Amino acid sequence: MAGIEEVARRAGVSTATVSRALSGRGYVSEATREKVTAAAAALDYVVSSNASSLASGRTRNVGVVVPFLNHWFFSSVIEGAESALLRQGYDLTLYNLTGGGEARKSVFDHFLLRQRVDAVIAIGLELTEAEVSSLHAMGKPLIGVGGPIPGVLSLTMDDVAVTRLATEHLIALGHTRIAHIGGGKEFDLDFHLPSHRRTGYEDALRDAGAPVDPALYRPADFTLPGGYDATKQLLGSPHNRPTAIVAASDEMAIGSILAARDLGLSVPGDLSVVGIDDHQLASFFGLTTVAQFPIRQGEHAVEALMHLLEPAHGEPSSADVPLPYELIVRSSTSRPPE
Amino acid sequence: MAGIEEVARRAGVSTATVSRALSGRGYVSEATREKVTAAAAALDYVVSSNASSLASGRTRNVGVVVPFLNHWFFSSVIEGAESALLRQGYDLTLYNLTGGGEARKSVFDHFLLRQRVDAVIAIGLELTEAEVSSLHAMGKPLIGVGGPIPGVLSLTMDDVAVTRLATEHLIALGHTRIAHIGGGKEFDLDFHLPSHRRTGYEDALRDAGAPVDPALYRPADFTLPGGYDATKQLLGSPHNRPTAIVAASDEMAIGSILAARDLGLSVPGDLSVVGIDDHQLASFFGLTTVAQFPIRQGEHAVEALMHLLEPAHGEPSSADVPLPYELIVRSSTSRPPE
DNA sequence: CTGAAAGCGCTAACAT
DNA sequence: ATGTTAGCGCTTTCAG
Repeated sequence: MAGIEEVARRAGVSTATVSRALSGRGYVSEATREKVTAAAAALDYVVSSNASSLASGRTRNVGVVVPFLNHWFFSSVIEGAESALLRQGYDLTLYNLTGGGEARKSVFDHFLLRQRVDAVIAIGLELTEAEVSSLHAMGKPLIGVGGPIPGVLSLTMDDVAVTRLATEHLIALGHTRIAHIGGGKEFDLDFHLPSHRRTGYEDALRDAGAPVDPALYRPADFTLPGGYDATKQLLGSPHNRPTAIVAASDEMAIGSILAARDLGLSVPGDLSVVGIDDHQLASFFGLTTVAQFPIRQGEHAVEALMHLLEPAHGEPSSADVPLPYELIVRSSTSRPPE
Repeated sequence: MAGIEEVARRAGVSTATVSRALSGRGYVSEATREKVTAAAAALDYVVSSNASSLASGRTRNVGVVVPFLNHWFFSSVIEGAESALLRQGYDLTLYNLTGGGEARKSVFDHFLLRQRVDAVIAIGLELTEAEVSSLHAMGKPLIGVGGPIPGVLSLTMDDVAVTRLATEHLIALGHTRIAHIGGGKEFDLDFHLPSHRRTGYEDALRDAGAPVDPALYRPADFTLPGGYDATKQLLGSPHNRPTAIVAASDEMAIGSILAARDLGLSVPGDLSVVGIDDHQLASFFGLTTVAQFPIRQGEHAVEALMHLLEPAHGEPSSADVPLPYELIVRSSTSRPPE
């Protein structure tokens, strides 16, 4: 464990110069920089991040807070964020709030505030005003992914537009009885994602002059089994059944496909299904979907943070960034049956 | 941002006493402890983890290294580890090695060694000797989950026994033509998990006096589509087809079920399927499986670490800990067709 | 462009 | 049981 002093001695300079040479802050001549780098390498020197943080006030560490880990979307965003942070020389410390209220309070009080992190990325989480303002009071940048947080720079998909696009795809194919499987009320707490998606669906229908039939809406829990059950309900009545389903997530959409099969209906012959996400399994099931790109969302979040954290990265944009999405047509959608 | 000094002043004691009272190390009278706690609370004081780490040499932070994030097993272990660490007042910093060689080197050289972590948990990863010894040289405890690392305390399932159990379940039901979908060679690098599982399958067969037919083995990639394809191959030949399949993971087993359906075979009427994992989707598909408990594995790992890190937790056990597993019988297995 | 020196905020001997 | 004091290893003014 060589220290900065040894490096300084070996390079024949002061510790201050070593610090400047290695961190890139302040003027150092090219020649000394090389000497220092060589000495550091020879000694396997790595700065002690604690000493560095204590002296500089920067930790080069960002906290990432998620409500679940065990879910495609969250782990993908984390993956993107982690690799982007690594490239910038930052660490990622993970806080999972699955535990509930107690864990949540403890995370905010004792961990995030402990000067452990330079900034926080909140994924798919609605923070309370108190949480937001305590972070801001400490000067910690906060950035949201997957939903707008009031007063906070957020990366968010236009959820209304996304389901609208999915629904319009179906309408363009000739469907008029289009059902929607959305999220239940319990998922509406964070960002009203289910409401937004439902709104997009209804907007598309209205614009096309098609009726919005409340019987064609079913809430579910974003899981495959949830989509399966909802679909069975939707298709159960022999009369007037929908010819297409827009599901608010791919997992639910896959549940729809399986339910249709179990009822002896063919997809897309008897029923068209479109999802939202472009989940890993979507292509296996031939699912038409509107892709969101969670890995890139994580990377975006980090880029935005770097603008806030490192002046060299240029001016931060203060406006919320709309995230890209894209309709991917596979084999689960076609014209409605005659 | 109140500092320790203000707390000391307010409580009418020295900073050393505040430190002792708050950290629990060293003697403090009950009365002063209360005074200090009250003062700290009143000032919203939280220790600066950097200063604390610098002075004490302990970071209360553990590094968790994984090869993937986007996978049920890994995110579950992390979830278990995270909540256990939180309870102990530790942070978890996450290192994802998906990026490949470059990222891996950078993680070990610049992050883990930067005195950022007190210990490392490696999940499903085979570390090189150099990696292991550099950690040990720094006095960082290392503990493996999901596979044995030579010279390192590891939590590992008995993979041979697990597939043996799955296979014996099928044999007990009367099956004799039992196929196995294992992992391909490319997955054998880390811990030879595929080989072990295959061995358990073959052992069970031999013990029962059933023939081991190489034609009944198929490698796949642990994914649902991989299991699907492998199963189609296995069931393709009209003669002498297996009546049961042991898949080395639930995702592959679910692929098997879907493949069987697509071929017009009923599960379990024509084909019994058993998986390994007890994945979230297993119960939806009625999949009989051998459960492993990744969340608990993460918790176990943390407990083991605490024994190494905090003397108060008692003696560390130096032997590798065998992880529990359990056969869960659902509706994908039954007696073979007549 | 480089060096000297004063901390960053806390912990751990060592005294008492 | 509590206070005193000397660092932990680096960064950053401030001089030069």
